Amino acid sequence: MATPLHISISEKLRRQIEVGEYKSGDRLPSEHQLMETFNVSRITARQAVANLVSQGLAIAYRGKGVFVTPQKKVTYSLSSPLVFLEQDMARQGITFSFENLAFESMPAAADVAAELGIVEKSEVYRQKKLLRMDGAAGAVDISYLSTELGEPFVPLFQRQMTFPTLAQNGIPVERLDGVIECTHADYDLSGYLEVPLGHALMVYRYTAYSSDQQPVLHGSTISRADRFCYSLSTRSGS
Amino acid sequence: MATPLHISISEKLRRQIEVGEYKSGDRLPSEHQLMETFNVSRITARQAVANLVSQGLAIAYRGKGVFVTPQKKVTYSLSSPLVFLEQDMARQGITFSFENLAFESMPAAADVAAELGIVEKSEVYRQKKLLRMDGAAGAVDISYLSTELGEPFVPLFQRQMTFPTLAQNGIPVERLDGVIECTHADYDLSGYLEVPLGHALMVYRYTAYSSDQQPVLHGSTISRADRFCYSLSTRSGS
DNA sequence: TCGCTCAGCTTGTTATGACAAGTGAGCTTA
DNA sequence: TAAGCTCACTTGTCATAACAAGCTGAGCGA
Repeated sequence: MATPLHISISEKLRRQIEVGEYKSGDRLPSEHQLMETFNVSRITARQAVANLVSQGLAIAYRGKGVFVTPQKKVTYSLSSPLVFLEQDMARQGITFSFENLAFESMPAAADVAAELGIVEKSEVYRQKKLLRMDGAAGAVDISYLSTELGEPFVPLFQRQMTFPTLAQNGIPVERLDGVIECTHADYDLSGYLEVPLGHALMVYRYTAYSSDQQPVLHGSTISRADRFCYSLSTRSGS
Repeated sequence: MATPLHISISEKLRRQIEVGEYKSGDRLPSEHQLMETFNVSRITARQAVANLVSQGLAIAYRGKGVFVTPQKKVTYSLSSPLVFLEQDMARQGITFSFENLAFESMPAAADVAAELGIVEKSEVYRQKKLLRMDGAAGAVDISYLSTELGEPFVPLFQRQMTFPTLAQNGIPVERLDGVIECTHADYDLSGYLEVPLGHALMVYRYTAYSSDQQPVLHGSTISRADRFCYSLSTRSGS
């Protein structure tokens, strides 16, 4: 046998999940059951389960068992900054809610100041919010706005609980630049987003510019890769 | 101690990596050294290392040791389908090469046929290529083109080894729709892209439309999340 | 000097054993 | 009946032990 035992076991379970033998939310065999079924030690059975968890296919709860990960994904459209996330999600049949985690004013860090085109340590508002999808954590958004901006930016920013740009609230935003990347959950984020350590997360780091080409808002959305994806459409026409 | 030993150890190492005590490519202490330093069993030391690997911070090589993951990322611009990946990468100081993994004609699967607007099981060309960045695997791209398309599409598709759209080769592409999502590496892909099982991967699934709004090319680029990110810019102007 | 072998390092796989801690069902008790 | 407790089952943490397999360099022999 070239392939390790724990790989054969996890691959077999993975196929069963893909075929539908175990459906979304189903409970997988316990470690003890795997030990008996495949006649292996608990370490090997645990390793097989760990493989599935690291692939995002399952999630383990102490005292309860191991369950197949629910798959429902939200597609968030970046094609136009005028589309509301709320509309996207309602159309996709997912209920959602926002939770305000923090709102404060603070001196801008170097990277935030650079993005907003202001002097380092200038005062900025910082808003941190949690998006829940069907009750479960889906994404965390942290955004910054200079306190020097007047109407209509500041009051709207203080009120707004949506995602992720001011353009969605009728604020005149001309351009929205962004970078999408992907990381692994560290110990802190894994607790926040209710995912195992190392789970794939998407990071959307954006900066919104007003009609006079001045940066207005900067922030990043950290979302669970198993619940979020971004769609976009570009045209080559000038 | 509420936090497990293996978490304390991996978190300590993570901080040392972030501070720069261990730099990109440096070798981390071996399991045996960790056992002595922290006075723990090999299981605990291994678990600590596994935590770092699952977070994408380190990678282990049998017989050699555990090394801090190189961090260099390529930013690929999706703002305009006219930008060449080659230019992006050259500007970012990364050498690259393409490797043709497969080129064949085959009946179209249901999802491919739907994207290309053709009948299921129509004949399509399938091209699979590997992108190497500084010698190491970076991404795999699989793209489909209907064999019924004539000039200039087919001959250019057969020749082209670039990434990921025909627009980059002077073929008239009017619109490029895409979805970016993120998954974990399964056993196969982890071997292909030289990453540990469960490593975060970005998937860019795209469809290119010609000037008469007909779909021309469909494919997906599966890239290592530690080496790739996508940038985009959208305008709200009509 | 060149090339080969092998010892000694590394991580990978696997077994056995033990206790901790969370969950939930069922029983006991007020 | 209702509240609370116990117990069985679950995953999480951690130790000791052994062998497999990949890598590297020292040392030997040609």
